[in-house]
Amino acid sequence: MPVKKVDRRTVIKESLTVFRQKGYHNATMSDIAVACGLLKGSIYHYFSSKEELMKAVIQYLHEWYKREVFALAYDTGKSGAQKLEELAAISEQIFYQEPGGCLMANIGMETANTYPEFAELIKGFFEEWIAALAFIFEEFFDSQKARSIAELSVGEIEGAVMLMQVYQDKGYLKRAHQHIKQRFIAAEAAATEKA
Amino acid sequence: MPVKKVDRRTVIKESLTVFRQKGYHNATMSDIAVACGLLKGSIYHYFSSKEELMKAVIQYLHEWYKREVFALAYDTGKSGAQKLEELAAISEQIFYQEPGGCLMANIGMETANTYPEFAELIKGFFEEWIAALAFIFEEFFDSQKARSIAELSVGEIEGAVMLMQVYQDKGYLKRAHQHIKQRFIAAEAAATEKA
Amino acid sequence: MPVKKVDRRTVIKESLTVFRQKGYHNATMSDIAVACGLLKGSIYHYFSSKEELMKAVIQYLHEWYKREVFALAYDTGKSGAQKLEELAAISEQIFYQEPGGCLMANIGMETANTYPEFAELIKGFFEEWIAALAFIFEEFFDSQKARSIAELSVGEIEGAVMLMQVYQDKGYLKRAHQHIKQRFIAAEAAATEKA
Amino acid sequence: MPVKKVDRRTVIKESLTVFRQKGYHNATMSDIAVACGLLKGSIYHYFSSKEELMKAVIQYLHEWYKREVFALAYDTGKSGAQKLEELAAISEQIFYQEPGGCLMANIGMETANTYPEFAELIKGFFEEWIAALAFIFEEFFDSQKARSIAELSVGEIEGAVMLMQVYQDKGYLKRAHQHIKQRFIAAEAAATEKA
DNA sequence: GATGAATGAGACTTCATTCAT
DNA sequence: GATGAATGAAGTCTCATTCAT
Repeated sequence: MPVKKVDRRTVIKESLTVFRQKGYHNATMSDIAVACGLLKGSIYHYFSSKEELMKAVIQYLHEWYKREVFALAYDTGKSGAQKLEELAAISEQIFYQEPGGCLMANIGMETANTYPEFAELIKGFFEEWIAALAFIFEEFFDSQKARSIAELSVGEIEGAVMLMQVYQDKGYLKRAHQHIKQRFIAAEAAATEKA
Repeated sequence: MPVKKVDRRTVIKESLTVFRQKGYHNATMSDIAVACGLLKGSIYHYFSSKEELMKAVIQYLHEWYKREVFALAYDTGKSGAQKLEELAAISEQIFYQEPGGCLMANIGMETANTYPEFAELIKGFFEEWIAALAFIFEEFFDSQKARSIAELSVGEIEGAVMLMQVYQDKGYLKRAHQHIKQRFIAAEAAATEKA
Repeated sequence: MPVKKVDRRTVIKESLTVFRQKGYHNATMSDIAVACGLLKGSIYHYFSSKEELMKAVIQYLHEWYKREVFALAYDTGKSGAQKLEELAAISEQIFYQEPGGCLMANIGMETANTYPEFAELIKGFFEEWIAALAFIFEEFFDSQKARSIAELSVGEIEGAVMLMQVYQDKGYLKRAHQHIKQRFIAAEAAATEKA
Repeated sequence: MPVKKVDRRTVIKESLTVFRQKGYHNATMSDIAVACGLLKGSIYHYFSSKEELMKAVIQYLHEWYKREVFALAYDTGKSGAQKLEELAAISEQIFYQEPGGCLMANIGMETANTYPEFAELIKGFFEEWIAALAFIFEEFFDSQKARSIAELSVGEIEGAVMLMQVYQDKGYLKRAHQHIKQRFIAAEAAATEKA
């Protein structure tokens, strides 16, 4: 028998999948326990409540994105276009491989009006995402404009992910990414020309 | 006992508010009954289940948008810019006045993976929205490009509405609308110049 | 449109069918209303409660059997064997044509321990049935023995009807009837021989 | 709070009593929970639904009869008359001690037309009962005739139990048993005489 | 006489959570 | 650390019954 390594981290990772696919209220502690290979009651050794677990999942995912995704935006060795390319690639990889769309947006929309604590954490995630994109755009735009474009871009991606889920068609995300890149390239071209 | 007449339409409209704010799973039949001034069981006089009620709400909202919003796009007496202006105005009015964001996106993201019947209806809604915007963009773009821009625009609006909820900041939606209008005006200018 | 004649008697007759097939607790006033072509509330014009309706149905069926079935046993123009033959024929006709077995036994067994008022009425029915058969057997048996055989015979028929329902096989009832007739014929033969 | 351990078997046994006395539809999960000393929801720890519980009860009772009652029929150390005697004794003991009549017949008649899954299980019970009696009768009758007498006998017993309930008079069952024994003894005498 | 909207009690069931083992 | 039995509140839904129209 393979020794089941069930630790806090495992519970979080399995819960992440369950919450992303089923949403917060529709996911039961039982669903999560099954996903972890545990019994219902055992989850409470790691997390004092479903709410705490959800928060831990959001935080874990935020950290993960920070480290694995957003960090790319600050990589000094790459051009802005390259960075956007890589961000798009990793983003598509994530959303294509893991069914259920974007946990942050899903949970955010489901609970925005009723669980302010979740919204706060989710806001932190989007804040860093926007900041990362804004950093790239600042190469050719002033700080305010860069921020504005970053917000729009995040909106475009999330909107596309939503349509992707509703339509069961991956094209939306790809096209949103292309659009974002083109906008950057156009700005780059305009800046080069001017110089 | 005073016999209040609460008709089917009223139940749908009150449910719409409850579902938009609380989501599908977090909204209880009791919540809805209270909103309607009825008892829990009385809702079942008109709808055989919570699921049926949700579907009726989606359909009602779809019809409403068709009639009150999407129709504007086909109004022959107005310019494309004017139409976009009006669509933006009415859209903002809706999303600012009624708390909870966009029911279609909220419910869509909450249930996309678990309630295919909802997703199908919601898809129908987005389909008509996209078609309406595409119709406007066809003035200056070929059919395929117009469709693509329309999809992107809907994504931008929905992404903005999501950020609006998470950030509790109405600016996102306004800026998304402005962006969409500017894209149209730029295309218009380019077309005029060429001529 | 055929004018629907919905009177008390119709309600009783339709209810009879519903109760026989679904039992007392599993039959809803709605089921009955549908069977009558009425709406739920309208039944209450004729009967003050489900319980009253059930009692009326039992009484109606009792009267019907008395008039159409049990009376045969007292027909002076026929031999005992003939009477048993005819009773068997009509009994089979009823149980074969109308699905759901014997309402009296069904309701009796379902409610014997919880609705003494039903049991009392149902007892009245069986009392007359037993008396009718006993009357026939008294031709060749003393009163006590005749009663005893009659009780056994009714038990045989009802037991057979139960097995008929569980097995979905009509043979049980037929064989029970044959057995009852043979018993009579054997007694007849013994009596003739003795003389 | 004292944690009482109420195991699956106990739930089944308590439910059996409740179902026999109140019937399937009239017995509530609350009734059963009270009988078990549990709360309503706790029953679902062992059984996923009322229907599943009912089925488990039927199966449990079937097994019990098989082991404790029907097995007697195949006991090689006893004469047929002895076996019938013992079967009658144990049968009377059961039906006299435990109020509510025969669960198999009660539930069978209540649900035959609406719950085919129950009917199937109940049929299995009667099948083994009939087979057991037929085995005894095969001592003096050919296989087909023995089966036929066994069916009749089971019908007689069940019919008697029904009358016993309706009349609240235990005599019916006793007389049915006597009748069955006498039939066997008469056959035995006939066979002996012939030899 | 009939309707149908509403009631309110109560049915079955789910589920986050607790806790002795 | 893990289990699984139990809890209790709450959820969806049903249904006999009432009553204004």
